Amino acid sequence: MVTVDTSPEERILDAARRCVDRWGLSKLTIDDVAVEAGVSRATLYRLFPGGKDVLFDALRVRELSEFFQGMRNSIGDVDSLLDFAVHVSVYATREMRNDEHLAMMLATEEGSALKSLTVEGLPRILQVASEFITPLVGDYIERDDAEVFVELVTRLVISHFLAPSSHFDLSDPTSARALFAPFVAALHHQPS
Amino acid sequence: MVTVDTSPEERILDAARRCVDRWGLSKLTIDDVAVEAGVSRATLYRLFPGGKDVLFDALRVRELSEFFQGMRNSIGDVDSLLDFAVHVSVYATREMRNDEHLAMMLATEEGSALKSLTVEGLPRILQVASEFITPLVGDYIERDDAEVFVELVTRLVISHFLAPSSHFDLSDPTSARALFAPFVAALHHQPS
DNA sequence: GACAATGAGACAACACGAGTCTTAGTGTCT
DNA sequence: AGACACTAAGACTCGTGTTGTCTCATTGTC
Repeated sequence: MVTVDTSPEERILDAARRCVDRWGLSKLTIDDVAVEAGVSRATLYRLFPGGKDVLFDALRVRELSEFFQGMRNSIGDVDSLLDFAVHVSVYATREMRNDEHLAMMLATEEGSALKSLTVEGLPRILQVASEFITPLVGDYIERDDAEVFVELVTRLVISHFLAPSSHFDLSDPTSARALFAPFVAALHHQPS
Repeated sequence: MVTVDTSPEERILDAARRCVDRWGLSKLTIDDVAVEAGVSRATLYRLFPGGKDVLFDALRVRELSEFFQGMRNSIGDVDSLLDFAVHVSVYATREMRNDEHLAMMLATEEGSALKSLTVEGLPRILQVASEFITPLVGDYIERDDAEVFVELVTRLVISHFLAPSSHFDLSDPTSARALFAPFVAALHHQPS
């Protein structure tokens, strides 16, 4: 009846994802997730001690990883730091704009959705972004500068997604290039 | 800011409908509806004294009315009781199968969805069906028989929607005709 | 048979929504 | 200006559902 083709943790996270899709973050009980995953509540607490918070944190981390994994895979051959920033910006912006789940969250649970993109969630996003992306720009600049630059791009992408600028459309390569070019130039010219 | 283009009752019912679409019946608070309708909870209770039950009852009644209104409008020229039953059956079955909201309810809240189609909701459905449909068959049979017949068709349509038969597909006119023909014949031959 | 992992369920503590009521604010009449 | 109707906002109690922890029976594996 219950076929176990993945680890219990993965099944629970998948179930949590489906439940959030259906009911949103605010209206969701641990029971829902347990039932959806075909698992007892006791097991869920055993695997995710701490309950809702821990479970959702794990879910967000996984989704962030998937997001950046997809981004990394989409990166073909870029031959400059600016090209790189443009590619990242365009990819991320388009993905976010096409994400139905994200759109629904912003429409029906604006408060928590915004939190997870800004005050509360941004540190985690920046951390994961740094892990995934920083190594890829090692060819062009040194590590410390890379982290700073990745963070800058990430912040600008999120900011422009939440509140589009009338001057830059970060889903458009030409426009993104115009925005990021000065920063790249600055990085290459300041010695320290 | 708050444009009032319909009556408060209608706005609240519209809001309730949207909330149910988003969150389902089980996860829904009066607060959600009040906020969505741009109305305070006190006002909602004033217009729908009795709260949740009364509000949802009103919503269901309205949707049922809309459903049968559409059905009535779709009825062109039928020239026999059997034609009539076939048309109703095909229309209702197809509408139900294409109703996203209904599908979602059956998928995620099977319990309450089934209740509203059977034990609890069926009486209301039969009542509304009788109000809308019975007058239309007055040409063919007398009133008492009409109510019986409408109820029979309604029950069979719902039953076959919930558990499709391998012998009859009530969305198919030929198949529906085969199912209902005997009953029409019986009605016409029994004197009492 | 021992062992680890799980499902089922009991349990108290708690959070949250339901429903009622009071108060203050707004707009419309005369 | 004052009487009136209506409503938003919020305090309040009460009941239900959720949470998190726990115990125990069951299952399957070595």
